[in-house]
Amino acid sequence: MKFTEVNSQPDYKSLESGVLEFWRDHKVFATSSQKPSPAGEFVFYEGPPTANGQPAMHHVLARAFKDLFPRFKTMKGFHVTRKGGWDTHGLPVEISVEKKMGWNGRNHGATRAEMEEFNRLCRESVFTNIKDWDYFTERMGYWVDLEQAYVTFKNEYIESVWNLLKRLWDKGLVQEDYKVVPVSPRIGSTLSANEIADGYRMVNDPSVYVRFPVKLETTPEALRFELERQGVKMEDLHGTALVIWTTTPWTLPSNTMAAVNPDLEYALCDSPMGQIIVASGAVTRISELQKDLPPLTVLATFKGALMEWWRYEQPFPESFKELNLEGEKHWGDSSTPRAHFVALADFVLDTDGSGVAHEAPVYGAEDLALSRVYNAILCFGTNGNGIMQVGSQKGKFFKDADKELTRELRERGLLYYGTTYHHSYPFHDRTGDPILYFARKSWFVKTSVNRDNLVAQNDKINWVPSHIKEGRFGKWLENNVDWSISRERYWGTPLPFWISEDGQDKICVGSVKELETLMGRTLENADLHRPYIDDATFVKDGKTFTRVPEVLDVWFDSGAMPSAQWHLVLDPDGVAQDPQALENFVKHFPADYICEAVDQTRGWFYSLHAIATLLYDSPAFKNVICLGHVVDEKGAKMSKSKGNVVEPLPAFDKFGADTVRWYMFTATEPGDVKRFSERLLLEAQRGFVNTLWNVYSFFVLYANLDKPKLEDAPAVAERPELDRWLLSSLEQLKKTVNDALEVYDARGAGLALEKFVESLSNWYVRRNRRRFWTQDGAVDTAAYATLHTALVTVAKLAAPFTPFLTEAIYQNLVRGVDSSAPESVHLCDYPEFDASSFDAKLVGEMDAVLRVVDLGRAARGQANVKLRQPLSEVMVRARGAADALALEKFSAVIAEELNVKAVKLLEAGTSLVSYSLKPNLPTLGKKYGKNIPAIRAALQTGDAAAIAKSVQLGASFTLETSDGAFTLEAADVLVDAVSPEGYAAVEQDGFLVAFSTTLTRDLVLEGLAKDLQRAVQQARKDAGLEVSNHISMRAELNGNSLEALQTWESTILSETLCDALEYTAPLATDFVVQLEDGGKFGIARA
RNA sequence: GCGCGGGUAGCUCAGCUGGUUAGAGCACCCCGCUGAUAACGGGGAGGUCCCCGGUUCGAGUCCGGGCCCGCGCACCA
Repeated sequence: MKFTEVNSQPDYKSLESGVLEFWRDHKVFATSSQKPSPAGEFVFYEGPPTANGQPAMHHVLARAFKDLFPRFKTMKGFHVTRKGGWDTHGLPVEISVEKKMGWNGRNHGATRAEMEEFNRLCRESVFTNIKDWDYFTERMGYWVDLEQAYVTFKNEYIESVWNLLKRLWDKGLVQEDYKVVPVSPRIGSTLSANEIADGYRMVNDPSVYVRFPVKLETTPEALRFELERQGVKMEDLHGTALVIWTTTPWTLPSNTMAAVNPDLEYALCDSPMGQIIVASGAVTRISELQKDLPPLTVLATFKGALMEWWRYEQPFPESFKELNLEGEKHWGDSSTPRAHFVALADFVLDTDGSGVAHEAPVYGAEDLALSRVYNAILCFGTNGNGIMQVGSQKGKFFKDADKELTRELRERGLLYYGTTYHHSYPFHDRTGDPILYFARKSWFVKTSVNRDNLVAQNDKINWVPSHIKEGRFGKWLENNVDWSISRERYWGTPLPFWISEDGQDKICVGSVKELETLMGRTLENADLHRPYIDDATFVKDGKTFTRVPEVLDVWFDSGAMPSAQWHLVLDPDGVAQDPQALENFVKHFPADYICEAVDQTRGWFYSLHAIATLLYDSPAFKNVICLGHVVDEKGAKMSKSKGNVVEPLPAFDKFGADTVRWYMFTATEPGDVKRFSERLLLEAQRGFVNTLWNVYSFFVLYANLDKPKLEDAPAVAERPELDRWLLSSLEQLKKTVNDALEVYDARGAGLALEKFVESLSNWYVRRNRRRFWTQDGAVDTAAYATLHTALVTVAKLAAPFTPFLTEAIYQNLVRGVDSSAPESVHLCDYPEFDASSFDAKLVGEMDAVLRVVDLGRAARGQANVKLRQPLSEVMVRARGAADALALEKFSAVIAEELNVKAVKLLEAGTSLVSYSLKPNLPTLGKKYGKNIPAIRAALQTGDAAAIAKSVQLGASFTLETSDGAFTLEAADVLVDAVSPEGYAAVEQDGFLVAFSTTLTRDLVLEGLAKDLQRAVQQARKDAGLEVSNHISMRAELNGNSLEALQTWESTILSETLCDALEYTAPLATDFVVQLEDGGKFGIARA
């Protein structure tokens, strides 16, 4: 049996490229998805990235987690369909093409030819970086089927999306309504939120307080009653006005309501301009506007709620006449829209302005929502390009109308006070125009009527981290508003809505076949994108139908993937056009597992969830890992301008993709922000990857020398305790890792693996080193077999985490000697816990041994007695009887590890040990709460030795305290052994380890012999000898050193593979070492 | 403004339902060990557990208030 030699310092780049080549040549990924899957299907959805950009570190994070669980489940006997996907529509693509075409933010009013060119370029640019993505995907070891990937711009995908919309439409869940959107006025185009995010600037705007005179004859009864109760007579009131505050006088012609907060207190005041009504909280502020005039006098106060429906005179009533919006006429009919009355709204505050808000619903989202509640008229004082449509300023740009309108207000006696206001306002950075918030017709999916079900379906989902469920995602669902799905753009799934020329009839088309039937001809192979689809018109019932111009929100595209990735299309009768597609869909819905970063809560996570809830009354996924963002070492966002970006590919080459993956899994909890730097990667590499590799290379190095016959190894029960301990620990590891991965706890599993590998390397291998270099005599096959088992098992357990490293280990250790084994580690069964191989007692015992060895080393360190100096005995006091037995059993191990001749267990009462007593708070605190201080004091002053004795016997005893006598159980007291005088001793948690530091002459000689032996070993290394080379030696020593060598000659010779020793001066050809005491020796290869 | 998460050693992070002297890794210093390991072991130094108040025998942990950081949502009349 011969293993391929392994370099102890691996070159991860070439190692990983070798593994990739192996996977390619042997089609391992494909094989893994064809192997038997007794456990059934594990459903995974790939959240589609946009290939338009470059792969970055946050993609590594997401893909590491996306890869982990499918690999795990595959090894657990599941089949996992790992269909790739690409998100190809949307802003990133459009913006890059806009730049290319020099459109500079314009995406409205393109000619048909321009649109054709635009979409052609979009289609081309989508996969600009596809080669980088393909390489990146393979390089990091992400197994996903890119050949069968779904692509959102393909006709088949679009058709499936249409089909979903049609099914929502048929349920009455699609409707057209107004929506307030940010518009760049001159080009009339709708902007997305991130297009205006950077456009905020501080500007001076007008700040005007305007009188809205109320119609006293419409005063609500309750308010009239309240005023009279406070001594205000209605007949004394004349010209009373609400005072509103606005920074946008140009919206006043569009005013339809005045809003007050129902819970705030309002005040009727005498002012220099007659009686006014403002919020009580605003009275002082408004008085101070005009310091030279007398302050406001409050006549009466009342809740805002009392003013509901109070009517007032609009400052620019002519705008209503011009637009034929005679809201007054229908006042008595609550079913027709009305205007110019007081509405109640929680969002109105009294911290700014007057506490009365002027409402022009077409220019504000909240205002529009309020107008729906009150069924108020919509008055469009401007058009969508911000040009005034009414009044004296007709034809002017909205921002330019402020000054004149303010002057008119003053002339009409309606301006209470005017000044300017310094605040931030968004501008479109491409045109420099101020943003216009404007109500446009938009298409909605009525998600809000299903709000309760959205919440109920979410309840079935397991979120990692769990707080997202009730927090970010749950709150978002509870506050759900209708989903606006239309976008005024070109490159997207066209909305499949056709409208008749008179606007009366609307048809949603659910498939290409349906459209062809309506048109009475085939579409051939037409592209379903604009502008071609806009040509598709048809006549029905004598009316011509044309498509609405908008395209679909890209999030709907990605949320449609459960059915669209299979090109599922149902006919109106509910029958699938392709039964295979239906079968695929049913088999893969809902997902068992998805994973993306936290920004997808309102993106993909939501769109999947909303569509699944509305159409299938089911969640779309059962488990989801919601990842935190990747930032730099200091917690700052990575950005090119800061120069703190860690690029994935160079990091893969420098540290290995496995190291990067390992870091992603174990550095922090997945939901936390992930700090990232080369320094942190190096830590991850040293902590796990290198350690595992070093144990592996150690094994291969010696196995190739000893050539053990692993199949002849003794049965586990016959192997030494340390072997059985390691195998039991391994069993425990299997359980921990399996349990953690079953609940999607990647970090818990990873940390357990790391801890095991650490103890494998620094305890098992170190303890057993000499078992691996038996010369001449029998090869210790038990040791080799045990280490082999441990390495192979760890390789399998870690395979989903670090697929390259583990593959390399597996190929050499398993496939190298057993060609009947599965071809790849990734085709193996995942190791499962086997209770019959697990010895919990042994694991516990070894814990005690490890503790004592640690303490012993600490004691030697404190007494400054180096470990190479043998000592006669170590005295140990165990924490309890079980531990004492364990220490006795492993006394040889302890003796060797601590370099002592004997281990002596100390009994209670030994003069070497005194005791200190402490209350065991978790048990005692519950029983005697308030008496703890008294008990603590009594324990300190009581007879420690006697109490320690009862505790050791497990007996209860009575303790006299200042609070009286208490009966304490043995478990209520913690007994610590205190370091005795004159010994090197260390004590912790009930364990005590002490050395007598007295040295006999024999011990001194033995110590010197060890020093010599060590010097020879170092000389061998310095002389460049192989570990298996034999040597001859000439020593010219004096005094103690000479005696030590003579006394320990045979040991030293055999330890250093020295065949011949002469007590003479070294030869000229020898490798010579000069000792501190004046002696010297020389060695040469035998 | 609201919501979610976070604030523990120089750095990256653990600290379960309150409980003994608050831990680990990295980095630093000293000592040791090394016939696999650019490793490893021991010790040292390094902490106002963000701040204030409360509950409790006892608070890093629970409660109230505040500050700071990240993310999200809203608003900016």
